[in-house]
Amino acid sequence: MVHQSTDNLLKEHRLKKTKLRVALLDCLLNSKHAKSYGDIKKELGEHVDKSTLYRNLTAFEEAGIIHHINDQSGVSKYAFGKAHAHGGKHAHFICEQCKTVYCVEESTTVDIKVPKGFKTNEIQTIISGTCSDC
Amino acid sequence: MVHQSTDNLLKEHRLKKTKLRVALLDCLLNSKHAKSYGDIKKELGEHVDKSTLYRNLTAFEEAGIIHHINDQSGVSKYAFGKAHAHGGKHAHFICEQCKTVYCVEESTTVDIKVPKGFKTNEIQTIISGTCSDC
DNA sequence: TTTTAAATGCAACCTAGTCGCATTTGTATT
DNA sequence: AATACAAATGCGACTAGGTTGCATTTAAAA
Repeated sequence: MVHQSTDNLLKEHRLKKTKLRVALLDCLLNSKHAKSYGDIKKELGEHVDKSTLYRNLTAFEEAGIIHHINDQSGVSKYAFGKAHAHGGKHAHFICEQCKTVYCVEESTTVDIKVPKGFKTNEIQTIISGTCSDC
Repeated sequence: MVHQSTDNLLKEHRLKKTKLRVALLDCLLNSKHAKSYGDIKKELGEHVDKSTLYRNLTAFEEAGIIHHINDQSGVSKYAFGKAHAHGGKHAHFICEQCKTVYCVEESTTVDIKVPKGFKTNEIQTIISGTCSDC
């Protein structure tokens, strides 16, 4: 379950196999960090259609193959892996220097009290600091 | 220290007093939740200039009077109060229904282990769920 | 009152992201 | 292999958030 082929991933979720989808999955699967639309476009080539790319990102996310995070700058970054479900187990690290977003394993259970009348569904943790490359 | 006048706030930070600034501070000070650019513009009136508004939001943020948060939708929301400094004490609650962002007090110390070579500066917690109005 | 740095208003611009629609393509079925 | 249909693509137009340069105005210190 650690390393699935893109073909299988697509089949499993009944998504048609297209060049773009395979390239996009590869691009996200082989990455240590989350990528923005701009990052992806640079990597896949300028000819890639914007709406098609976004539609595929959405499709993958709905299928639970990838998830996205918003850093403080406001741009969404996409990464392989399911979003944190109830009590989810991964947090995000944002490097203040290079703005790179990494998915990290959360080692501590976070428990936060919310005001009366508020119901918690999920807790997301964003850690900022300096990454190992900076 | 609980309720400062807008006049004092501006003076303290050596910011000139203008109609817009007073209105903007009022707008954020008297709010239980964080507001987006769109929210603020609706509240202050359509005539308000976009760049002036943004420049003031930036100025207030740099002065430490307000802070901003990015919800998962990618839009920044601004709220009264300092940003979480080292080990900061407040988290954010985002209502999945109405998308409203509230600042809440964090009751538990969060401690997350990051990979080797990574240095943590601050930890931000985003709780999503249902707010008391929904 | 004069002066000056700071704030404003405006226009132009950039980027992310969405939507409708005509065309093409992957794949299941015969 | 030919067909058929839903799904995916490409394109263009659009919206919204946010930034920047520049000329003009204004708050407030001298």
